[in-house]
Amino acid sequence: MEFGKNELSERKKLILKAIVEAHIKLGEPVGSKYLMQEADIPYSSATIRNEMAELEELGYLEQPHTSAGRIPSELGYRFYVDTLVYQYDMSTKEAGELEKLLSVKKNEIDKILEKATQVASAITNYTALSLKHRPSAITIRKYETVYLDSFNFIIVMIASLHDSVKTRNIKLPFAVSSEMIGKLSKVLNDNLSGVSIEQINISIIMKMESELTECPELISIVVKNIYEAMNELGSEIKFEGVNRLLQYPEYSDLDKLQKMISTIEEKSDIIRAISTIDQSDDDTKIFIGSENMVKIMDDSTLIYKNLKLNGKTIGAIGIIGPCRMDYSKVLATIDKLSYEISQLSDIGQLPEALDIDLKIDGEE
Amino acid sequence: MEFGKNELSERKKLILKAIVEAHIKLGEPVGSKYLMQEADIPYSSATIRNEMAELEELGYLEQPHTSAGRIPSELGYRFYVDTLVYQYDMSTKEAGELEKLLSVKKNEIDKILEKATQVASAITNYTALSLKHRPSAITIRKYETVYLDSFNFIIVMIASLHDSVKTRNIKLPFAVSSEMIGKLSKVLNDNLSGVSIEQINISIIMKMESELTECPELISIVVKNIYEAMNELGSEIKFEGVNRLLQYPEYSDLDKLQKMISTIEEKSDIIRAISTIDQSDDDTKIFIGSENMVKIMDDSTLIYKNLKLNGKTIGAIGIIGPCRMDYSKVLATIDKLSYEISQLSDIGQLPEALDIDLKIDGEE
DNA sequence: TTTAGCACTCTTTTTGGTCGATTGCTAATC
DNA sequence: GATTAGCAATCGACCAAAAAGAGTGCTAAA
Repeated sequence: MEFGKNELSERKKLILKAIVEAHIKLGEPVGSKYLMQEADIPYSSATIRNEMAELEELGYLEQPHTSAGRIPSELGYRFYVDTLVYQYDMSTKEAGELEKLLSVKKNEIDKILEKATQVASAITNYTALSLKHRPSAITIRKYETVYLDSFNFIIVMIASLHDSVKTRNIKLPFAVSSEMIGKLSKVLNDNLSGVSIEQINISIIMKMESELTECPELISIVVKNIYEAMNELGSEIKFEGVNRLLQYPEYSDLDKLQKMISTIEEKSDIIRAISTIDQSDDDTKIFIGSENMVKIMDDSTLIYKNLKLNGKTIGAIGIIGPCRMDYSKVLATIDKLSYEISQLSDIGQLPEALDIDLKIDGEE
Repeated sequence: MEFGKNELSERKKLILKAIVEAHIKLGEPVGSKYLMQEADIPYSSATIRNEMAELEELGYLEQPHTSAGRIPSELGYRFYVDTLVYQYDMSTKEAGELEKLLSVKKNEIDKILEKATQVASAITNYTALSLKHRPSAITIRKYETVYLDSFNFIIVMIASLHDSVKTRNIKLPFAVSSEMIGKLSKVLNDNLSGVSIEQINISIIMKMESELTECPELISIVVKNIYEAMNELGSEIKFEGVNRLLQYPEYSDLDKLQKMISTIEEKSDIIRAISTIDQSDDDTKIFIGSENMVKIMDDSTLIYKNLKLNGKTIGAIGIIGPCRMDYSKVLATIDKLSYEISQLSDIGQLPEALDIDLKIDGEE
């Protein structure tokens, strides 16, 4: 062989690429005859067979059994993806779905992510996921309190990140006055604005207790709630189109499917796996088969990309499906989507807000 | 036959009950021999066969094919459920899960419902659902505004029903002052407190516009957002444990399963069906097979019960599974759960709030 | 009225064999 | 030396026939 161990001949590349694409399209092992006749490989089936045998030896292909054709190995998919210059033309319908995304009326991250997963799943026909970012990035920019009665009040927290809002209803074991709750909000704003979750420590808490001399007990109750809220504001993973998994024969094994759906419903495994990915990384990440850190997903592919808004990473979006995945389409969708979202902030909800009429019942 | 058409002999009842229970346990048609040997029916298989033939004639049993045993028909299940005095002893583990439910720290309906579905699904091992109530019942008891900058503010709405809170970030196409936003909150509280979604009409809107003379454009923008928020506050359906469906051979037909999961993900069909159920009804409702209003669920059973808190219906909880369902267990769980929730308000989060320490990092 | 027994029916499992697809190898050809 | 044609070998998919198994309905006896 005149090539180094990492270098495939052009003909091998051509054949490997054709095999991957044929397998993505058909979902079945690909044979030499098919490649010659249908995939326009300009060699005889025998030549192709020889090449396939070598590609198998090199680890790019696998043979389910002797009399079947070949399917790409993980290495084969990896090679294909790495050399893929993805060129996928969105149909007008698909472009339209992306348009709709732009019409999200809300400027909250949650809404953007939710819409984005819906669109991603609908366009690609795979299961989509979105991830909101880790709590360490979260700080509360403003606290507001709402007095309900002497035992109940609400605390409204506005996160530094794109004005996400979280509220907590707090029920007290003792009575407080409306003024006290008002003062509480000042103490919180003075001491906990812009403070991240790790920075909340006992000294800050004691300082606040000393500032709220009339009722220091309030502080510990409130701080606990704020802590929880910051956690909830911080990270969240959501899935859309889980049912689409069922379309693919790869998941027709009920036992596997059950495990897969459990894993998705359970979420924690996937969160853990994804959390290891660099938040600041701009590239689209592709995990094929066992490259995935979740065991159950070891014959699935996860494609994943961070989303930025106003230059900051607000979360991520991903697609889960069989290794045999329409990579071009998925990559194009993910990229387009993340680009559109990055552009979103300039437009905001301005046009929507201008377009208000009084016929409110015309909604939904 | 010495009995009226609606009256089964005791022996028939015994046999029918044994058949239903055996089928629930095994998931397969039950034969006369099994009933005699394993289910302790004190008659010979021939006698049992005769009774089974009559029960089939009466419509309580069905025979998938000649040489199979019998399975209960919908009527059979209905009979079983109607005569069922459900006596199900919760194991300590299950009771423990219910205990945990009590430890929900929050007093918001959403949290209670979420936890309740989780517990219900875990204990029964079927898919659980919860429903939050229809928007017509929702009014906003208090409005609060939070000024962010001259183009952005947040509106916080506290619903009359158990202080659920909803916030909306509003981005304006024109600048406003902090004072203006403060005044807006007064106008909203004066005019829209305690007003239900149907009662918002043009005359109220115009009245508010006249009261906010400095900037009447604000009103229509805000009202639209309030309208949307009230809708979102109003009703919501959630599912838990969808993957549990896969355990049951009834759903091993992939096509059916796909439709079922789609229906669940899609939600709207189920909401529509459930919406027809009387909100004030205290009984546990059981829809067996074609009694269900959702086509795709016509060989599933839906068990459903309204949840009350402080005497008011706050939502409902349900279980979805195959007709062959462990009715005793499910009914006991649903009833216990709804009872526990109805007791919840007295306890509230008081003990939790009292039990606060400063070691915040011990969480999760 | 109940039960034992048996023929009958229908599904499930097993078996055996054919068919078709694909490969690897060898020999011929370019 | 590279490519190709041809062919035997392999193995799963498919099908039909046979066997096994489960359960019933019916009849006759207890």
